[in-house]
Amino acid sequence: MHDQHSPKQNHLLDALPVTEYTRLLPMLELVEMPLGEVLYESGGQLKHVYFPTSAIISLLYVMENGASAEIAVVGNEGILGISLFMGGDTTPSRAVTQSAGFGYRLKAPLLKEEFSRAGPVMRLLLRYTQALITQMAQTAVCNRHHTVEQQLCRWLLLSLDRLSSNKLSMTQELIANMLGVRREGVTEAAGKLQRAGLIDYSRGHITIRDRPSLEKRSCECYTVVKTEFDRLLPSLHVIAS
Amino acid sequence: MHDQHSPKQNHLLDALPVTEYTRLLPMLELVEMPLGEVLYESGGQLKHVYFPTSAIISLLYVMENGASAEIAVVGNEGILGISLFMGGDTTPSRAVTQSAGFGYRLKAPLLKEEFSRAGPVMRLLLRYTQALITQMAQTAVCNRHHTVEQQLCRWLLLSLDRLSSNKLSMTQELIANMLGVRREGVTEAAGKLQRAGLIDYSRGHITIRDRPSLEKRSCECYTVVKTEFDRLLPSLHVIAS
DNA sequence: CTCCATATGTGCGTTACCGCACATACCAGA
DNA sequence: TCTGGTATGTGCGGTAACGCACATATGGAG
Repeated sequence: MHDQHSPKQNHLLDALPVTEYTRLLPMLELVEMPLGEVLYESGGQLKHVYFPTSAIISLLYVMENGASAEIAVVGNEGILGISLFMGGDTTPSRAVTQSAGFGYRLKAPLLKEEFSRAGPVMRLLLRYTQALITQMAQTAVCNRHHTVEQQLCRWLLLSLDRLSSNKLSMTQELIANMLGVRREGVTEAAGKLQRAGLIDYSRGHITIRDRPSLEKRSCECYTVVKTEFDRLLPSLHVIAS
Repeated sequence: MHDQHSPKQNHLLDALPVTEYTRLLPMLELVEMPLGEVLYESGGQLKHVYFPTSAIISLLYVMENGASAEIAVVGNEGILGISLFMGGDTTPSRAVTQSAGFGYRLKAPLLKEEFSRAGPVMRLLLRYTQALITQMAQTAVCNRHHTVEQQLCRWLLLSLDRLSSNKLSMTQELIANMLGVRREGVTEAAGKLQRAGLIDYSRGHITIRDRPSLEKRSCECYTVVKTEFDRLLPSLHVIAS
């Protein structure tokens, strides 16, 4: 299973018309993305864009005092490095691998060239960017109004959607960094979910036991984001094998 | 002063090359934007895009329970309605006039056509969108980590940058809605700023007395956003008359 | 098997903000 | 001038999350 890699495991690449896909294919480079790897540093130049297939990447904003918050996640539904084609060559956010896996990368000049054709690739990337914007905006609202437990549920669901299994490897410490809350807060929330039988938590390994209940405990933010992704990028589901 | 309207009061329009500017000019329609006007409703179709000249528009996300939060502001530095050219024809956010004034609007099909030329207009709009994304992301972080007082300072500064005066008309109630906090919280924070001599507040009319101190009390978010706008859209300042 | 770094659980005082209630201040129109 | 609606100030109990300290559990390396 894991030894059969294909760019089509990334939904954006999979949604490309044959012409564009075959043009890009020889330039795509399979890369492993280990847990914790920093793909982009805040303010750094973007040398590649990434199309994750099995990895999940967090976009984090880190503040002067070291506190951080996740503003979006990118998995097999998307692309990492939108600021490249949006016009800035750098990004003010940090990109960290949140869940180890694989992805394909493309050299920055090649993507820019493809984008400048102003064809299907450009339109698809812009639609994805629009969906990503929605995710960021909803994160802002969520940070303002929702409890840690609700946000934990949202976060677990967003991660699950980008994985093929119902297990994820992630310590509470790391989740706390993503959500921008205390580790103890995550412990408490995760404990409640565990006692309620929704998840199993054991030293960095989470198994989801009852996804429907998780959705019930989550704030609306999860559904809003998911619905908007589905609306903007329906081909990802229609075409997906 | 107020009777002399020109599209060039909007920095994006002003930054356009002559060719593009003269092509768009006859299609631009001057519109008044009164306080509280809802330009876009969440989920609604976008009939026009707007280039504010003297008005300021808030992008709000409103939740099921009625609670809301501002995710970005758009003034004379930008354009309202980016989801039109990003690919979705609707927007999940609500756009409300936060500070009355004027702006120019352009019919949706005309903007789409201009965008599809894939020329300077498109590149400028995408760079602006990138800056807007930064603002949203920073708002998310700010909501997570900063106090009401810090956020009030940030909000005042962002508004000031989009006005030509040091006064703004805005009740504490409305500011509270924007920031997604209690009205009393704004009262308390504004009271502190007033006692410190940074602002004058009187029944919906704010006068900034000491802007440098306001910047000191603000969180870093203001500077981050401003710096990124300047980086991405330097022409707005170089060319601006 | 033992040890130890790492992960998780728990308690406690503090803080920021909430929701609510109500007092006060101000402007506009009758 | 009075009056009513709107804007602002203030107090109070409740709560969610914080920072910190420390106890406990666990899995892998030796």
